[in-house]
Order: sequence, then structure tokens, then C-alpha cells
Amino acid sequence: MLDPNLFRNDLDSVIRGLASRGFEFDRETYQKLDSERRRVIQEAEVLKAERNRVSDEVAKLKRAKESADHLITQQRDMGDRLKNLETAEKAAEAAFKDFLSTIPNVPHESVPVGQDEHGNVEMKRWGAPAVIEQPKDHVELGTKLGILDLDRAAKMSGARFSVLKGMGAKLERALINFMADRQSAAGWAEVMTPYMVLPHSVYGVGQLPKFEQDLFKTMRGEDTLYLISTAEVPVTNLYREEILAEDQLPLRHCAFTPCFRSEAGSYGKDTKGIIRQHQFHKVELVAFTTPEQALAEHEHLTACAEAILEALELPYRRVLLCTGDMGFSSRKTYDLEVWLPSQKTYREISSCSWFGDFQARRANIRFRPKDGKPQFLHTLNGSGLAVGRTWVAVVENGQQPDGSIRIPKVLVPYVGAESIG
RNA sequence: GGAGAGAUGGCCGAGCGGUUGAAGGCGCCUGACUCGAAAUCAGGUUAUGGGGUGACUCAUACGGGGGUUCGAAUCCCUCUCUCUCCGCCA
Repeated sequence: MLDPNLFRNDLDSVIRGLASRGFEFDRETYQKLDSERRRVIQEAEVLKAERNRVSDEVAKLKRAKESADHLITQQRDMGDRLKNLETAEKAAEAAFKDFLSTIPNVPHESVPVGQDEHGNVEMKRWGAPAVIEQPKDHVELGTKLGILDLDRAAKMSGARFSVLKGMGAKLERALINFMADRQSAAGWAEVMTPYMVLPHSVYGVGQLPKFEQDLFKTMRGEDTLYLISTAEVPVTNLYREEILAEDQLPLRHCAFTPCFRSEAGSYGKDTKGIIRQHQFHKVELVAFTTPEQALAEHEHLTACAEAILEALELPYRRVLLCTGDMGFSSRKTYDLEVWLPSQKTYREISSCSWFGDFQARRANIRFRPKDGKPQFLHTLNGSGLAVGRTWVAVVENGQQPDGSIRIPKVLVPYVGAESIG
């Protein structure tokens, strides 16, 4: 959520920023809701002040053992009048908040303006894609080696699920352990979290109320729990409603979790293979910082994700997303894209975002500066990395003419073999 | 699943219808003492929202929601969570 003061102090620049990402800010509705809210608050507070004054009078009289009956009679209907006003106040506050919570974050000034992915800017490339004659894709390679079984996955769960077998399952586990080991060694304190969360946690990171259709929802009686779409959700919410000390920042966590996404609206996209699944594994990096630390932390976090790709000898590039291609909550996002020989292109394998205080405001996460009042901190996160897509990249980039897969050196101790097949 | 206890400020912990935004302690800040530090002493130290250029002022908040009352941290209902004991269980 954006800071209401931003609207009050610098409405025009906010509107311009939002427009750059293709969001049209409804100025009229905003002003109507804001003035209504303030009107009701003031009305209620005048009445409450009056009630408090009279109650004090009553207290004084009673202590002096005098009669206060005339005041009490006079105040009889105060309760009802106030109750009505309080209801109106709550409604006005809620309407205002609902309006604000559907407004996306304002892009940072360093973000290029653009409508969609064509406006993204490539920042760097690392590694030269190997020359492979007639490269096979991971489905063909995996199926032949008996390490991937999509047909049987479909039998039990339908489309967009997979079964990994033998060395395929072991490779998945190896990647998870390698990534979690590396990131925790790099200073990202590991956490294991719930995979089901309450609605307010999803709201806190900005995926509710607008993106419910992307999530799996479960019911327990009347209560809703969502399956997490990313570890960002539980890890960011670790400190909801808390005030952290400034010297705790930057606070860095990594978390391995499965991720669940309904992929509504992506019918026909990446239907082949395990690039886009309803369930996949990810090692996520999440950072909490002061506003001053945030931009440097964004670079650091991205570098930590890149380090995994480099250790795995996977060619990749870093892309700075333009205003029109960024997620709802983000101020600035780098995507890391890995080379896939079968597609002869780079595909997203990590997304590293800085959210400013947008999520912190929604989840009410603050820090106490050395001298001064508590203020909202900044949050950042990025994949380090998406495990399923890394599995694909290792298999496709490591493929040999005989159909076997060469395992990257750093992974050999984890896999227990130098090649598969 | 059964029985009971509890939830108060950054932390611990009193209060159980009206001078309590909240005793006392810890922590933290300022000052005194000191060459400096520790100890000691004195003072200060919640957050959010409204109004005001400002000093300031008003409102709200004692797990969440609802109720009783002129007035609720205090009484009633309800939900959530935590703890103890019993049962069941990976």
C-alpha cells in the first residue's frame, strides 16, 4: 500500500508514476473517499470529546458524594448516537483503505518506462551457451533417461504436475540442498515455514485482494487458508505487526518451500514440460532493510541469486524490467534468465524485487531508528533459485550427444555421480 | 477430543467500573558526581489518527470482535492464540 501522505503532498508525481506502469489513478474517487473519511472522523471526535467531558464531571460529582443524575439523564442517548457515528467512521476508513489497497506501487526513477516485456533492458550476460547439435528438450531427455514421468503425474493430478524418478528426484533434492547451503553460508539465515497461510498474510505482500485467482485456496470449516505461491508470503510475514531494532537490519532470510500456483489465464503457455507447474520448489531470499540500505541490498540479493547460476555453470542474463512488466508490489525488479538450448532463448529463473515500504505498510512491519519514531522498513526478495527450472537448465545444458547428462562440478557431491545416464 | 489457566507498553509485571496512557522493575536517553568508566542520584522515555505554519490540541488503543454503562484494561458474550493435565497420534 502506498503512503497516504504521498497523495496529499505530491499527488501529481504519484499519478505520473502510476501512469508509467499503465495504471490510471482515479483522482475523483480518491478525493471523495478521503474527504468523506475526514469529515466522519471529525464529527465523531467532537462527540467523543463531549462525552468524555461529561463523564469526568460525573466522576467528580460522585467523588464529592453529590448527585450526578441530571448529567446522566442528559447523556442517555449519547451511546446510540456515537455507535452510529462509529459505524460510519469504520465504513469510511474501510472504503478508503480498500481503494488504496488496489493501487500498485510507484516505479523507482531508475526503471525504464515501457508497456510490456519488450521495454525491458538487458543489463548483462554471463557464460557462453554451449554449441549443441540438434539439442533435445528436458522432456525428451528426462523421459528417455527414466527420470521424468509426466504421463503418470497427469493420471493422479492432471496437467501441470510432474513425477521425478531415480536420479531425477535426486537431482531435484541435490539442487535444493546446494542452494540452501550456499545461501545460508552467504549470510541468509534459513527458515522453514508453513506452506498454508491466512488471508491477511497474502494481503501483506500484495497478492490480495487483486490476484486471488492465481492462488490455491483451501477451506477448513468457515476459515480460509491459501497455499503459498512463494516463500515470500510466509517469510515476509514473519515480522508482521513487529518493530525491529535498526541494528538488526539488514535482516536476511532464505527459505526452501514448495510453491503452488493456479496458473489461471496461462492456458496454452508452456504446456510442454515442467517449466510452468502448479507445484514447484524454490529457494527464496528475503531481506528487510532501512530505506537507505534498500537499493544496495537489491544489488546484493540479485548477485547472490546469480552466484548460484554461475556455480552451476549455467549461462544467463540479467534483465531490468520496465514499468509495464513489473509486479503489482514492486518498485524495481531484475529478472535472471537462464539459457535453454531447446528453446534457443533465455527463460526466467529468478525475479529479484525491491518493494520499498509497500509491503511493510500492508503487513505493518517497522523498525526503530537509533533516534526517532518507528517507521516502515523496506522489503526485498528474489528467487535463489526456482528449483524446477534449474533442473530443466541443468538437464538441457548438460546434455551429451549420447543422451546422458553431465552434472556440474559443485553438484557432484550432492548428486553422488558425475553424470546421469 | 476432555478439564483447567492465561493474553496489559521495547521486555517483565501490577491493576479488576471514574484523577490509569496505564504502578513497580528492566532496558534506553539526558543531566549530576568522575580524569574516564562502573555504581549511585535526579529527570525523561507508547503508538496510531484528526485539527493547527507552529508551541500545541483532540480522539483512539490493555489479544480480535460484540454487549452492559453517563463512563470499561476492569463486568458479560464470542472468536483466536498460548500454557498445564488427561486421551489419541506421525
